[in-house]
Amino acid sequence: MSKNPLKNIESINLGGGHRMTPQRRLVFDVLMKSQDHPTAAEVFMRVKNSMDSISLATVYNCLDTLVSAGAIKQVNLDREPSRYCGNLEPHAHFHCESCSSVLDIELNEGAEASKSVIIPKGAKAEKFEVAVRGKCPKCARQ
Amino acid sequence: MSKNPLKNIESINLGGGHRMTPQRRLVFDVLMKSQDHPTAAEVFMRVKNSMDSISLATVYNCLDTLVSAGAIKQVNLDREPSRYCGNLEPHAHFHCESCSSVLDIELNEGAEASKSVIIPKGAKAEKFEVAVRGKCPKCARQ
DNA sequence: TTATTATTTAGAATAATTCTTGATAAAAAT
DNA sequence: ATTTTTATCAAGAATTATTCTAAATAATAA
Repeated sequence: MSKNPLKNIESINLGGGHRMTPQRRLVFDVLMKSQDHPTAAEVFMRVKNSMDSISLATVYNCLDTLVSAGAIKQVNLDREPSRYCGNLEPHAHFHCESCSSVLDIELNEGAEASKSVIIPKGAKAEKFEVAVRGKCPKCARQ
Repeated sequence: MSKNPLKNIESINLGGGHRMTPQRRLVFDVLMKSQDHPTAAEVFMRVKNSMDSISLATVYNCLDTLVSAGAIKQVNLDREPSRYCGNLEPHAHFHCESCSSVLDIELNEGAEASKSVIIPKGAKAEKFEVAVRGKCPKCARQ
């Protein structure tokens, strides 16, 4: 289960006259049930189990809308397909170079990314991202 | 000028029987002269001034080889084209959401990314990346 | 000198994502 | 209730960064 306390999509305001639709709800639910960080194609496959008629383009649209609304996060690592994440708590990502899996990792307390970096004068920082690359426990063993 | 103390490609061992070629040297030189973080296509245009016959595929090949040799860094931000960076000092990147420019930013002392994060047991961390998104000084003004 | 290996090039292929268009549906206005 | 507006969906085409393929060239090793 996701650690995201915002489990109920009804409580999410998509904003800007955007409607809650069955497709968006399904995409959101799939992400809330996912512990891994599925790609759009993976979300598509999972959503198709409940709604066979949905298209990949719609999954992309829904993911974009949910990301804009702040209901989910988009995770971009290197040049691989974007992954999506239902965990809205502050955290970083560990990316396995062998199996391409992505793990949520915790930030040390007091080690806010915003404090680890010197923002240029006049710049407005909005998002901070910390990513670690290496081998996940499974792959490191072998 | 780049802050990279390794300005001379002669001192770089590409390893694995890889040769230093005019194309690789040119690509490297272009990066050393660049303060921005050019994409492969931008490197291609700049290199073409000195060597009109070079192909985009060769620029990609050269960039890959130089990255593998540790002579330059590849910077991947969101889903935009990869950018390349001649600054090998530890630093983070600021990515402007308006103009897509990328700025090197300094890490605060003692704020090593490796210490800000809790690595899962058994995992082997290899690279740490800190990225900030927002508006660069120019774009924030407007 | 011959054999091997690395490199370059042009263009084809790939793959993730976005765009286009027409159809559908919901909401707002009349 | 009917019309109008706006949002959404779906299928497939288009885009774009990147990688792959294959043939030619060049450097190195035997």
